[in-house]
Amino acid sequence: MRVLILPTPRHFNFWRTIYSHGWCSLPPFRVEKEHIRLRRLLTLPGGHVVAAIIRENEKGSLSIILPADKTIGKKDCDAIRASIRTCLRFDEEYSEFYTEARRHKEYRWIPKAGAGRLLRAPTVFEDVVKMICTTNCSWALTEIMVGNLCTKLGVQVNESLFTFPIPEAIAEKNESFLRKEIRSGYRAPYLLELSRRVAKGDVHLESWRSSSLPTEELFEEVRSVKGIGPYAAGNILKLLGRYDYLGIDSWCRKKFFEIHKNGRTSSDKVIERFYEPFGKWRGLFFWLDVTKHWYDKKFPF
DNA sequence: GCGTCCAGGTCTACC
DNA sequence: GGTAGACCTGGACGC
Repeated sequence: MRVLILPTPRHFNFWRTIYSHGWCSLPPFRVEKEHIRLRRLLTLPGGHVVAAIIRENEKGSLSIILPADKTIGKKDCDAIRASIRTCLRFDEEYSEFYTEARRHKEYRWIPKAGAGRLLRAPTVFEDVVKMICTTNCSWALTEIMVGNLCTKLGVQVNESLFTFPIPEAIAEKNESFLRKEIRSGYRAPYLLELSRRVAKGDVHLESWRSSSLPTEELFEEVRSVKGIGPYAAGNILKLLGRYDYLGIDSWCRKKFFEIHKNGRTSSDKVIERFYEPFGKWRGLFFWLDVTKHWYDKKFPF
């Protein structure tokens, strides 16, 4: 066993970040509730796969626990640290967001709780594929699709651990396989087209995280991927660190009207007007608003 | 066990 | 620009 220590930024809350949305329950993430830790499979630049366990220490740091493996060198350790920092959003600046939250009595809980960081995958490709798998279906079906992608197209590490597939692994399959084996239904051609474009180098999803494009233009670029509409694009932008879009889905819509309108439903324009004053942070205020109740429990799901 | 209906976002064709 | 219908699956429900 080998342990890397990773210092955490100010206002960082480990469990709120892990449970910021549903990604922690989709492989290759896995919450190990009995040990109060997160497991994540990481594919290193040389192709080597490592099962990392991330645990919170008592004060201001995390432990990344790796298997005893002499082939994991210093460069690999740096890559592992970088991956975890990326997933947990260590390099993003939230002080402006917290200042905005403190201005509103009903949102002062946010900086106190250290909420706001949304868990993401090491790669944009994984985030985008997973987001397509959340569209127009139940969460149970999303879990089935992502589970199948990993077990049938990922790299097997042990009996129950599989990596998320690389674009090439999906690209070399056909639509019928994705429909029948992955159970992705009509999303199959979307996943196939995206994977083939990424594998061929026609589209560079990873550059979205450092894009200098104005958010509206980046939104349109994300929307240009087949299968990604306003909901999916809005939520992908949140994982890219841009919170200007709400990314409303049926669950959030229902929750908003329960919280703010006594359950009386209305149009999405009402929701958009409600969060307009929060400017470029409105998507994050919206998400934290509708999920605030999750944190009444240590393990919300 | 089987058939029917519904919910869930996005795309395409049409107005 | 707005709208209707198709896409596909799992789950709920009735028989």
